[in-house]
Amino acid sequence: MPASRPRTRTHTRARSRDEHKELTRQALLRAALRLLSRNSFDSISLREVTREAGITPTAFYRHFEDMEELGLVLVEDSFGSLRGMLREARSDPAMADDAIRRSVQTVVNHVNDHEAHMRFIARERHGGVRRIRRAIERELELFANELALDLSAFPIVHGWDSDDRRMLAELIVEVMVAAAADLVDSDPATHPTRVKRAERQLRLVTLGTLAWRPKR
Amino acid sequence: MPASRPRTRTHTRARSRDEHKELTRQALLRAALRLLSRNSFDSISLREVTREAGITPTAFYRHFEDMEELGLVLVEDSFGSLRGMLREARSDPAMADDAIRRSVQTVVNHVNDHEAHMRFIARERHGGVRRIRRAIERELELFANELALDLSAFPIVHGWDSDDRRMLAELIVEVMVAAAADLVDSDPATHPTRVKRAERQLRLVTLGTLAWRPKR
DNA sequence: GGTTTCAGTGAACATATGTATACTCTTACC
DNA sequence: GGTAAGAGTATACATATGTTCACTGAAACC
Repeated sequence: MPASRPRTRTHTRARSRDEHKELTRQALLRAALRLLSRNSFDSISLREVTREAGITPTAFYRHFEDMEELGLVLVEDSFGSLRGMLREARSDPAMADDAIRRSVQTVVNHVNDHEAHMRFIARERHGGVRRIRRAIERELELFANELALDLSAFPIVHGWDSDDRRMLAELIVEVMVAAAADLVDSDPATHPTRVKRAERQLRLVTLGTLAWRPKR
Repeated sequence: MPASRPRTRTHTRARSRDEHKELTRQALLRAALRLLSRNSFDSISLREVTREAGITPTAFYRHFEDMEELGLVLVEDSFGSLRGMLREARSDPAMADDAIRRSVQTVVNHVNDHEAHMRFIARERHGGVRRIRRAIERELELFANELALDLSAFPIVHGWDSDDRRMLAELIVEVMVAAAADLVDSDPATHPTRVKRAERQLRLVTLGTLAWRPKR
């Protein structure tokens, strides 16, 4: 028999009870993502999600107040994994040279590993639910901010004011997102071509950067 | 009394009967566009559309077999007006210089005059209805093709192979679409800033074009 | 002028939705 | 070991949906 067990409420955090709750919560999120591969967010119903997750409609409310709340969590999750991946990629010392190919490859890998998440973002970025749109746009802004900061390290943009750097960062993010959206909605056989195109487009942008005059 | 009336069936094309039909058809399309400002296409119902248009649900079938068919017509209409506007802009001899600012302005004007159409395109480009996505993507490809052809006239891309020109054209279209999507979903007071950003991004692309080596 | 055509109506259907309420039964706590 | 908590259930509701069918009445045709 176990001699000691956590006694105070604060220490008894994750026990079997909470574990199971978290499990079906994740089941709901995954079920929603699965449905979102075929339909847009505001066309899938609470009941569909619970059906797909294998629970009763009313049990949904034990986890989320709303479908919208579920959607906002999906946004967080989608960007969470992506953010980690990019941060890791940036800290790679080999990143300095061949930054374009490596960055694109990072996004491609993420599309492969988290296809549903990326499709969700592409689909709902301009989708029919205001708060979800806003949440996604906010996350993309944060990305652009981080990227703009990182760009300072590159000699190419030396002397640029922060406004120009942001403009550049937003362009790059836009091209990346477009590439991802392109990939999740196309025949995998055509992916190599599409990836190369994105790389060339970013190379073109880089060349433009070299010629940019920071003055006004 | 009217002495003569068109007699043959072929000449009796547009009479009061067909006119009225066309009228309520347009009413249906406009109603759908209105609803699409707030929701995504696959979340609005046939009944909603007819309610908004002021007719009976069953009358819908006199005009479209399906909501999907209605959606495909919306895609055509949305691009129809845009295509005309751009063709006009390109034929303008003043276009040669200051092409960037004029192109962007053309898109901005179109966003102002056909906001609902542009929002529809932005929303459904990656939306939940396959055939509509495909239709929009096809239209955008046609745009890129036309643009790639037009670009040949600019000395900047002299000596480029058609593949590189297409890559460039697709980048430009992407930036334009992103700008439009940005405008239709933001506070009008912020529009000037956003327009300027798009212009600067296109200028950056142009600079990149100057430095691009057509070899390989 | 009489007949045909057909855009729009009205009622009915089977089925789906979000949510409220009262419940069960396992786990966590003292 | 007895009790409280709470994740998931079962039932029920008012309301919405797409589509059917038989209809009406005005315009179009001969």
